[in-house]
Parts: sequence; C-alpha cells; structure tokens
Amino acid sequence: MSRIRIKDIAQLANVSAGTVDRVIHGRSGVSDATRKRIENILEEYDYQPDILAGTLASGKSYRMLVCMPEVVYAHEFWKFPEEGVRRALDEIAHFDVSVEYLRFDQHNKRDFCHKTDGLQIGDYDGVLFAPVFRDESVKFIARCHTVGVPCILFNSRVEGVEFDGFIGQDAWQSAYLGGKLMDYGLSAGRDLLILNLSLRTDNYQHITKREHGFRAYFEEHSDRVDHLVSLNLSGGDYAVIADALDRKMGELNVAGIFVTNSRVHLAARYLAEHGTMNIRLIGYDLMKESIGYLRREYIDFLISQSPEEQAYLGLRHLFTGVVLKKEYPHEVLMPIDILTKENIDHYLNFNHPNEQPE
Amino acid sequence: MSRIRIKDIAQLANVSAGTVDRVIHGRSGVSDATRKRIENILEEYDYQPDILAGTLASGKSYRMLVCMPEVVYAHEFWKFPEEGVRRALDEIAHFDVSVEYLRFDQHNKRDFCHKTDGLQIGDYDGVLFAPVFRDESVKFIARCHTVGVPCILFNSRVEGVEFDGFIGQDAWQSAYLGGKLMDYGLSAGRDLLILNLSLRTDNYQHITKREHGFRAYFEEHSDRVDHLVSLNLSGGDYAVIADALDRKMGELNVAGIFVTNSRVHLAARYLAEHGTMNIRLIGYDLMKESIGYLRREYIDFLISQSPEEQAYLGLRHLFTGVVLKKEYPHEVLMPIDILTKENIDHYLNFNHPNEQPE
DNA sequence: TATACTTTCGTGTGCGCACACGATCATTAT
DNA sequence: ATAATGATCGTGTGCGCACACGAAAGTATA
Repeated sequence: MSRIRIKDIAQLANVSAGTVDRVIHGRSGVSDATRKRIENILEEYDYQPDILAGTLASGKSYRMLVCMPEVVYAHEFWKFPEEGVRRALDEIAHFDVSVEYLRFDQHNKRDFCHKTDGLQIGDYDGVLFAPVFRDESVKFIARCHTVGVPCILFNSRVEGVEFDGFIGQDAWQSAYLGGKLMDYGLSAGRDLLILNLSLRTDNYQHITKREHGFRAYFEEHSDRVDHLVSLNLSGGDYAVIADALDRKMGELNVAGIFVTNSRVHLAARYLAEHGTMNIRLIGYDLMKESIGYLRREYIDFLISQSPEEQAYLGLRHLFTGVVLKKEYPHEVLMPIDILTKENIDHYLNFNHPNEQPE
Repeated sequence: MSRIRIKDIAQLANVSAGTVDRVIHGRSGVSDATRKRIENILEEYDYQPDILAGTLASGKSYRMLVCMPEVVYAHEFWKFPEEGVRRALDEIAHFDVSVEYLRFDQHNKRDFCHKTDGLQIGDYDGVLFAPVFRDESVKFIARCHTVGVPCILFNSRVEGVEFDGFIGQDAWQSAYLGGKLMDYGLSAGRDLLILNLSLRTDNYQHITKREHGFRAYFEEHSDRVDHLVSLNLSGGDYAVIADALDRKMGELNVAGIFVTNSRVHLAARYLAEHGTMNIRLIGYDLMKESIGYLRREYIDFLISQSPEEQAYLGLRHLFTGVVLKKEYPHEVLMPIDILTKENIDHYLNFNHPNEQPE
C-alpha cells in the first residue's frame, strides 16, 4: 500500500521503467501513443516521485546565490537575513544545496554594477536578491530571467520587471499601524513629527510608502492632531539631526516622533540627552542601539519586518521551486510585528536563539 | 571533494563497509580494537551520514501522534495547531513521516483517560501533546517515557514529570505586556477589571499566571490605577457575564478590561451591545468572533501565542530528534504577538494563507 | 582430533530513481 | 535485395546506506 513507483507505472503501461522515466523528464524517444498512455496513468495514479531517491541518484548539487548589501556597522540590519539563510540551509542541506553570498555596498551603485557585471548567473540554480538600486536591479533581474535562473526578491520590491517571487512587508500598512500606535491613548490636538533619516535615497520607495501610510492614518483621524510635520535629513550626522530637532521642538508642541526607518535610535538619543520621556517615539527594526532605547523606554514601539524570516522564506521558496519543482507563493507579505520593552526579549530569543542578550 | 562516505571510512580503517556500519549503529559483532579504530576515524573525518540514502535504504516509516483537544465550535482555538502540523508535514513527508491525531474532550477527564488508556504508545515514534488535565497528563507523559517514545509538549507545560521538549508562551510576561498595553496613554487613577472566563479549570495554571503578570505590571506602576478588580466567571453563559459586568460597571469607574483567555469576545459583545467604545479591551487568541470585534475596535489588542507555529515547531522538533537523530531545543518560548485592527490581516494572511478573509 | 559453537568480519542485495548504453524494429536509401 | 538510418524502447549500473547472510577464524567441548 506504499506509494506508487516508476516500476509500477511501467508495469501498468506495459513498458519498461526507462520509458516512463523518459516521459516523466520530458525527454525524447517515446512515441506519441505510449507517451499519452503513460501520462494518463501517471495522472490517474497521481504519481509523485520520491525526491530522496531522485536526488540521491542524480547526484546533482544546487548552488544558490544570495545577493544583498554587505553588513557594515551602520547597517547592522543586513546581518539578520544571514541568520534566516543559515536556518533554511540547515533544513535543506541534505539535498546538496549550498549558498554563496554576493555582498555590495548599498551606497555605491558602481560597486553593485561592478560586482554583478562579471557574474556568471548561469552558474547558479537560484538567486535570492535584496534590491537597492532601482534601474540596476531591474537589469540584474532581467539577466537572471534570460539565463532562466529563478530570482526571488526580499525586503523591497522592484517595479517594472517580472520576478519569480517576493517576500516583504506592506510598508504603507506598517506605518498606518505606526499611526495608530502613535495616536493610541494620546490626547487630541498636538503635533507630530515624521522623521526621514535616510542616509541616501536607497529604499526610497519604502520610505515614501511609510510616510504615506502614517499620514493616511491621521487623514482618517484628522481631529486627533494639529500639525503633522515631515523632517527630511539625509545626512548621517547626529549633530545635524539634533540641531534640526532643536529647532522643530521649539516651533511645535511635539507629542510624538515617527521615524520611517531603522535610524530611530538617533532620535532616541536626542530624547535621552534632553531627558524627555514624555514624547512618543516609534520606528523600525531591531538595531542594537534601538533595542537599548526601547528597553529604557525612550522608544515606545519598534516595528519589525522580520528580515531573518524573509530570507528564510526566500531560500525555502527557491528550494521548493528548484529542487522539489513545486509551486510556491509568488508574493508573501510578512506580519507587522509590534515590539515593546515587554516583549522584545522573547522576540529576540525566538529569532536569534544563539545570541546572548546583553 | 565530496562528503566522506562509509566506504571511505572502511578503506581508511582496512575493514569492510559492513563493519563500519556496525560501529555507526552500535551493533554488536565488532572487536573492541577495530571498533575503537573506526570510531577514531569517524571522529577525525567528522563523518556525517547521508540522511537521504539512509532513509531510502532503511525503508523505515515514522508515525507521529498528535494528542490534543478536539475542535468544537466553542474551542475553535484547536484548529490552529492542525494548520501548523500540516505545514510541518508538508516539509518532511519525503521522509515517510505520517501523523495521526488523538483528539479528546478537553472538559472531560474520563474521555481523555478512556482514549489514552488503551493506546499502544509504542506503535508511534513520537508524540506531540497538548496537556490539559494535570495528573492524567503526567501519567500519559510517564507512559511515553517508559516505552521510550519522545513526547514534546506544546501550548502548556506540565510540572512534575520529565518531558522531551516544550513549546509555549510565557504566560506571565504576555499578561505583563497586556498591562503595559492597557496602561499605555491612559490617564491615571481609574479602575481596571480582570476577567477570568474559564469554562472550566482547564489551563488553570495559564490563567493564573496571566492574572499574576497583569497585576505585576500595575504593582510596578501602582500610581496608574485605583482599583484592580478580578472577576471570575466559570459559567459559559453570556447572560451571566453581562449581569456580572452590569454590576461591576456600576460599582467602578472602569477604564479597561483584561480578559485572561480567548473568550474576550464575550466582553466585546457586552461593550458592543452597550455602545461603549471608550473602555479598553484586551484579550487573547484569534477566535473568529474576537477578530470581528477587533476589526470594529471594541477589542483594542489581542495577544496571540501562535498556536500554529507552536505545533509546527513541535512536529519539526520530533522530526529532528527521531529521524535526523539530532539535538533540538528543549524549551522554546514563542514571541508574544500584539495584534490590532491594523495588523491583523497581514498576520492572518501569513499564518493562514489558505483561508479567505470574511 | 573431530565437532560444535562463538566471535568477527566481508559480501551481496535492494531502496527508488537518473541516466547511459545497447537492442529491436520499421523505414528509407542504395 | 542489402545496408544504413532513425525511432522506439529495454537493460544495466550506480547513488550511499541498511541489513541479512554467510565465510573465516578462533574457542570450547566431546
């Protein structure tokens, strides 16, 4: 009563196993008549190949490429996906799957081009890609397509080109939630600050969508706030940010600050240095510095997009498609995780069990 | 440069593959001298068996038992773990792993005893168990132990007996977080209600820990609240609950209600029927009714313990231990998920992609 | 010494599949 | 007519391992 094998199919069709094998793999050398007959039987008995025996016999090995920004101190963020890749690899390593990284400087277009231009994409069986530069990413994804290598995107999407899968977060909705958390329990009629602290215009779409989402909340609850002011500071320097904040805090009656990316810890530092705990602060991601301020309640909420989980899923999807040759979801939107002082530890323990809390 | 095989080890040790095989499996029939020699070589070359070839050759199949309360309308909660089991099974089915369910009436001790007493636990290779009745569960777990079948618990823990793994949530901390969410932005000096709506004393420990956690928050922030009143209602009837609430609402100046389990939708119904939206309501789990009230903002926050993910991990851990014969974490505490009207949809989509939102 | 028994080990087979090779037969060219 | 060609299909081998069987050598018993 076990699963049906190639041998069984062959017997049912009065042919040899080799012929069935040819049909299954779409190889030539089978007459149309027998091919149809075998296909029908395969269908009828719902033949499912034994993947274990298959990979064992084929001896094939799979190389996946993970292409994403390099981990540098200022962008610790990119160490998280590695954890997810590691976890996925742990689960699928039996199938002779290996991963190679291609890391690029996310502030240097030319670095990305230089590193990808010479790349033999055809050497790989799948690509997991975190796009940063719009046009260059489009070109890269198109190149994957021409050589027939599936390319799954994570973290951010790229418009204008077909991709084989996407795993990310609904940026607009995450910030709309940020609006709710900012508003929750706040007395009406005060001012809020939206702080865009991009180092460059990378992930620009993300940032914009977040600002829109946050504003959308307060457009739907227009009575809740007097002024909703954006402050865009593209420089990285804390002093600049502090200066700008000084000025705004003087002009407005600020009740809360929403930082549209992971650099929320800079705003937290400002609040900490000025000893102001009664200004709400909400931002993104689990930078080490941010976690410290969250624990000391200078940051009220951090919104996480689970970068580990994104990369984990990305690699799993590649595996599903390439090795198992099965369908996988074309688009996955991650849950929008809300983190506070009270649940951050369990979150970190769960997602990074190997790291020691400080 | 491929991985080292049994054959290679055999050659290195000047023995046949059969002998190496005996050493690896700890079978008898090898002299102490050669055994030592082979063990050293295995160690030195860090031999890792090819699981695929192993399971293919052994032809073994694995039967897992999932023992948990049956899904009835009033406890829709228990349909979630099934989703996680299904997902895990999808991933490991290649290894000839199958799952059987043993579902019991969680309000009927005798039903549990009756169904487990005749059970041949030895027929299974692993057990995933959601304990409800304390003493009976201890007995059941002990029985697994005597026949050498690993037993992993999820959802709630059982004291007084050794188990092979646990996956659950920190009940105390989840309610401490509930306290924070209740308190957040609330003006000081009002009253809060803790509502225990257990149908029975099942999961009693859970409930108690949650009450303690919630109270602990306000003991640490004692200036934030005047009265913190518990209301225990073990009956299931809405009318009874409404009556009791009517009385309490008269006595106190209630600003918020914390329901210690999934029956928070009953309190939400009360608020909805009385048209009171300015009372905060926080509870647990993703009952369909509760989600409706969350969407209409009668419930402010739901705390989720990811029952799917718990069961998913449980089965994966069993697989890791039984099939891969590797270590797995003895205890996993789930992240404490915060759900609001604004992020519930993405959460549901991610965890239950097959269900249609209403 | 001959026999029975035990310890120690090598050999062989098969798991289900992928793939190379060769066999068979009909068809076409010479 | 034979030879050559191509289409169609069967057979065999091996992937790395688990496990049964039996061989060889040593040990005990009569």
